[in-house]
Amino acid sequence: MATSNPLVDIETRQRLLNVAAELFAEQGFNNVTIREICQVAGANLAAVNYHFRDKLGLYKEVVEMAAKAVHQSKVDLIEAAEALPPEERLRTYIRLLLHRLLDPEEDSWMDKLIAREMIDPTPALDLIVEKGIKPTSMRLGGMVAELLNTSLNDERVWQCFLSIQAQCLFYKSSKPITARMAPPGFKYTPEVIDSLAEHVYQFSLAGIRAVAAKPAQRMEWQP
Amino acid sequence: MATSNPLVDIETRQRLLNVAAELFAEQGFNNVTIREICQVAGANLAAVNYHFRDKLGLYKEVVEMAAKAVHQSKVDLIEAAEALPPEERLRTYIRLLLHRLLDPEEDSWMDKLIAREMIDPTPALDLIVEKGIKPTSMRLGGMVAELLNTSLNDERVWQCFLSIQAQCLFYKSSKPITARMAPPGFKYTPEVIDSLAEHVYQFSLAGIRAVAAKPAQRMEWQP
DNA sequence: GTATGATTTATACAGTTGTTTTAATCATGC
DNA sequence: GCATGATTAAAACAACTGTATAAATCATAC
Repeated sequence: MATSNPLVDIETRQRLLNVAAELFAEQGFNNVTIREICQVAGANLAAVNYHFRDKLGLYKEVVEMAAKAVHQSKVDLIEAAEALPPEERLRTYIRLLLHRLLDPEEDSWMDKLIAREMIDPTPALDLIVEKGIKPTSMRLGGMVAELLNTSLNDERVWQCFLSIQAQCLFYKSSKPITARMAPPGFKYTPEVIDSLAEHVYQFSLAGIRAVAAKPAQRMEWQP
Repeated sequence: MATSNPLVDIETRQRLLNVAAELFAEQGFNNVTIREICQVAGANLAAVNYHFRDKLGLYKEVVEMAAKAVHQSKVDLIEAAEALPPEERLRTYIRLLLHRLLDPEEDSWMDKLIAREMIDPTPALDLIVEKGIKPTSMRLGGMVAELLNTSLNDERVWQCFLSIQAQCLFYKSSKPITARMAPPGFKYTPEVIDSLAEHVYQFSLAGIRAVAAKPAQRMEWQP
């Protein structure tokens, strides 16, 4: 029988987590029913109650998965660019990030889930910030600080980093708008994404250099 | 009686629209109940059915309001910057837009509603794009085209425009994250917003000038 | 094989929601 | 005043949802 095949029969608990992650990301917490999750996961309606106590318990575990996945994807990006000289490091970071965000092949359920948490924050957002974002923020800031030739407690570092991050993430979140304004057959092919990345890189590098020419802005606060 | 005072007793229909706009923006279509809307608006539960046929009918009219409001706010921005020289025009545009987005005094219900439509697009998004965004896109593109010293069918215009727009809108959408990473007492005071705007302006102007030094990229498509 | 605990199943329940219906109330013109 | 149409009010309905319960089934150790 099928249940004897460990490749097909992942534990119910894990199947529920995977399905829930996908559905919560795609439709949002309130627009997903326990019945839908269980049906897609091939589990009984009571499975959520049994394995996670209630719907919110399931959601919390999904968010923990998301926080870990976000952290890991950031570490991957950092390490892929680490060995390069500063300018190339920035260029590579932007290119890889944009591919992860825009490539239709990638399923970025965690990005969608975070986008939802940003519109309707729940206590789960704290977890995402603490475990998914903060741990890598110093290394990401360092990438910009080196180009600015300054230290991490210079406010300009974070302003420039946000300007870069903003451009990349905006292309993803504005997809529904751009799809309605672009020519009919438009798609985010790897080539299109590359050329977009090149623009963001050139634009941002010039921005950084302009900011580098201005005096430092010491922050009186340590994160 | 109160119903005789035209200042207090706006027509039920209009009161419903105003309350619904606020609630839909704040909580999303599915998380607002007709009962809640009617209660806040001081109307009977059946009022939505009577005036708008059903919940979706009410939402559609709210979206029409939003599209008009978005268009108007863009026209206001454009006209406020129009008379200035190109660089100052960009600087003013960025500063005013950021104030509208970040100032806690401003209630930007239409921005929130659009942000929700971007995550969960409904047919209503078409209306927002057609009536709220497209009509002013040429004038906004022109602002950048002049700085690039090129024409509107140069791809670089829209790449640069998006880079600017991305920075401004990102500061708003990422509020829940930055609030959790900023120092405890942090607030978007007018002074903070001004300094942010100055950064975005300097960063973007340098970006535009760097892009202007590269060859034009003709688009084969007319919007 | 059989006892025991883990897991799954089927079903029921109570609360909420959008919608509809029917009656009551109001405003207006005569 | 009164008839008429517009608006508001109160109540009910059916569908859906999260949760809980108790029985059935399974896996495992002995």
